[in-house]
Amino acid sequence: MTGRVAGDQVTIADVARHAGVAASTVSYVLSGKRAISATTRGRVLASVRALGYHPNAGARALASRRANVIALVLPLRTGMQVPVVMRFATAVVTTARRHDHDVLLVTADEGPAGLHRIAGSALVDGVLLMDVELEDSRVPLLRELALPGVLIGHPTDSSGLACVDLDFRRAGELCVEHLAGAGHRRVALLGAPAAVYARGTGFAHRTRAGVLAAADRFGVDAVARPCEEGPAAVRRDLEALLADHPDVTGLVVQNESAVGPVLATLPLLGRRVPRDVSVVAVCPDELAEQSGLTGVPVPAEEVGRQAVTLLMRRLRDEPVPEVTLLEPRLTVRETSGGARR
Amino acid sequence: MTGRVAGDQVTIADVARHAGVAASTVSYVLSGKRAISATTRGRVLASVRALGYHPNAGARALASRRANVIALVLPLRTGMQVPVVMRFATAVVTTARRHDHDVLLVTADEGPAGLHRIAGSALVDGVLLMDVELEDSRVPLLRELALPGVLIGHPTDSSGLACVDLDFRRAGELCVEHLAGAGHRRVALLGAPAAVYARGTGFAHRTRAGVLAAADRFGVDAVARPCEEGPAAVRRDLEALLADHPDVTGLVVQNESAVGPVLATLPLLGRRVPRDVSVVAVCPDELAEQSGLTGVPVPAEEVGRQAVTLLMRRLRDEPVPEVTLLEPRLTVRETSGGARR
DNA sequence: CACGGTCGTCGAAGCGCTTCGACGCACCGG
DNA sequence: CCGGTGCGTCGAAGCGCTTCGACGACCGTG
Repeated sequence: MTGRVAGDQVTIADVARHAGVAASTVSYVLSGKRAISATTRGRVLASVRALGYHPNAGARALASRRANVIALVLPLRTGMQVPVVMRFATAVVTTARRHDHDVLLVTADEGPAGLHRIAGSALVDGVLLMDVELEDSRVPLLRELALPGVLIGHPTDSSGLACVDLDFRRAGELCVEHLAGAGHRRVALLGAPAAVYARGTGFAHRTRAGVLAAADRFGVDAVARPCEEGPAAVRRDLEALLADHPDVTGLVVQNESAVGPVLATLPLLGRRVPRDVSVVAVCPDELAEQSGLTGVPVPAEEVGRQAVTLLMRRLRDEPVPEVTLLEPRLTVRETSGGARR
Repeated sequence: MTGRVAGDQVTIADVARHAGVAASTVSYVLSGKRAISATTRGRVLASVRALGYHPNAGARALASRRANVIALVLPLRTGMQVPVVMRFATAVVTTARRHDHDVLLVTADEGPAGLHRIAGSALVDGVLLMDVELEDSRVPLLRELALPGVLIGHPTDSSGLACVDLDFRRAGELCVEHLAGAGHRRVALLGAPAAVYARGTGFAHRTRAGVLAAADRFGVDAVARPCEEGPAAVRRDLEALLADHPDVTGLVVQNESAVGPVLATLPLLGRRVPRDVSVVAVCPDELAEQSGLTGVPVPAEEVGRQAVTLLMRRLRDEPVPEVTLLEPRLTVRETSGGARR
């Protein structure tokens, strides 16, 4: 019987009556918190299905002090890598559902007050914080509120928290290692928009650090530049870069929206890819594949899954590692090759 | 006092004690459902602030039979216009918050069962359905569940529902009117991916219909083609189109991810924009601005705001119009001009 | 055979809030 | 001066669920 009409809510008492047991027994069948005989369990479950029973979320939350809802705090600021965020969000929802939790969407523009509200009203059991900055004001708040939380990205001080992130530093290193290994002696990072660095966003800073460190290690010249969004801006920034450093033969791009324009612009500037310039990107796998890009994919799904899993552990008061860094892997495709002599 | 620690929840009883009134009085102050003297109200509000009181969401939902949460059902299928969805989502969250509601993120892959669950458990008071297809299986379900809902996009049969959408048909017409007015006699629509048409997604079908109807009306030749995602695919589809119809001088693009590649590819095919070919797009404003595109912006924020507002009305049992179509407007920028003679 | 120990079930007590009816009080008109 | 009428406040009764302690029934053991 699929067609239950809302309004005439089926309650646990209805199920109990239908199955000829006490309401508490129904509860125990559903939660598994006490042993119930197979026959009783069978009868109860049959009644549940027959009546189309769904526990009332509010009542359950009130009585059990668990809402079975987690909050996903999305930034939605300028310079965001929208498709990455989206894939991440779906992974979070899917994984949370698998743990019998729902996801409340919170935008960062409510700011710290939003966290207070959510914590105070017991709307959610825990929080997933995205786009964490190196010095993020929400982080101490999270600690203070004693609200179980998992961060995507990691702040400078991650003590007492749980963070998940791609190891962007290593990703930056990988890109340069690849280029250096192919004989490139002068490389450049075309990074995130300047505003993103200014905010102190971890992934941007860490990638840059990785690029520069690896360049240093390999004795390669490296220059790092921010890059704004939009085809025209990308083109301008790229032209400026190549004007200032005409002998760059390896380009690391970490700006999803710049990838297309960069590949489109290089030929116009007289540089063929990969003959004259090799391009390596840190961007969603999808995009890289479409454009035949060599690069390090950002595993949005994997991060989302891990984040939820960690949060669920915290909700069960299990110990979780403070920092979980995913190992980046570089995929070689068509946009990179040996350096021109 | 901002720093309240979760765990020692402040209850309405605490506030009542602190203010020297009954709990019910506090409730009435907060809800405004009964007259309360100014002095009492003042004292209560002061106590609320002093204690950092936030009503327990579960208890409130249980007692009032309103969760103050709405569900946003996102599709997240292939061929989605991700940034549009995102901007839409933020507008929804922001507007909902303004009406004192939170937003639960539900992905369509839970399917109709998800709606059943959500309705049955009284988790949410209403539903926003995105990416509605012409014959959408969720629509009859919504009617049957008597779950207040607002659709983004509109199905063939919208009776008894509330829909909000940009008038895509009109948008398609506007594009062709603009081109025809500039003297173009042969135009083409480079549309959404084939899968989107196959699903019967309203906006794609309606735009195409508008383009073809206006072309007919103006005595202009028109051809409509789907267009897959990814730079390589776009390039292929565009080349094929121009090979089959070399005399097309006006191009309508309705595929966010195709805009960049189209503009990049046309010069390579020996067509300058707008000298040889005019390009008009139906896409997010942001993108159009960045690329100097003439086109009809998709007002994601406006749709989101309207949708929430309508849903709030429905929750208050106020009558709402069955279909709300937003009037599209065409913005002329640099990619369109007079037809070459 | 009496005893303690499980196992399976039940009843009742809340969880924190809203809401309904009742009540006390001041103020009005007759 | 008294009864009616609002107004402002209070107390109590749930909302539907979980959970705790209790209680038979049944088992094995000394």
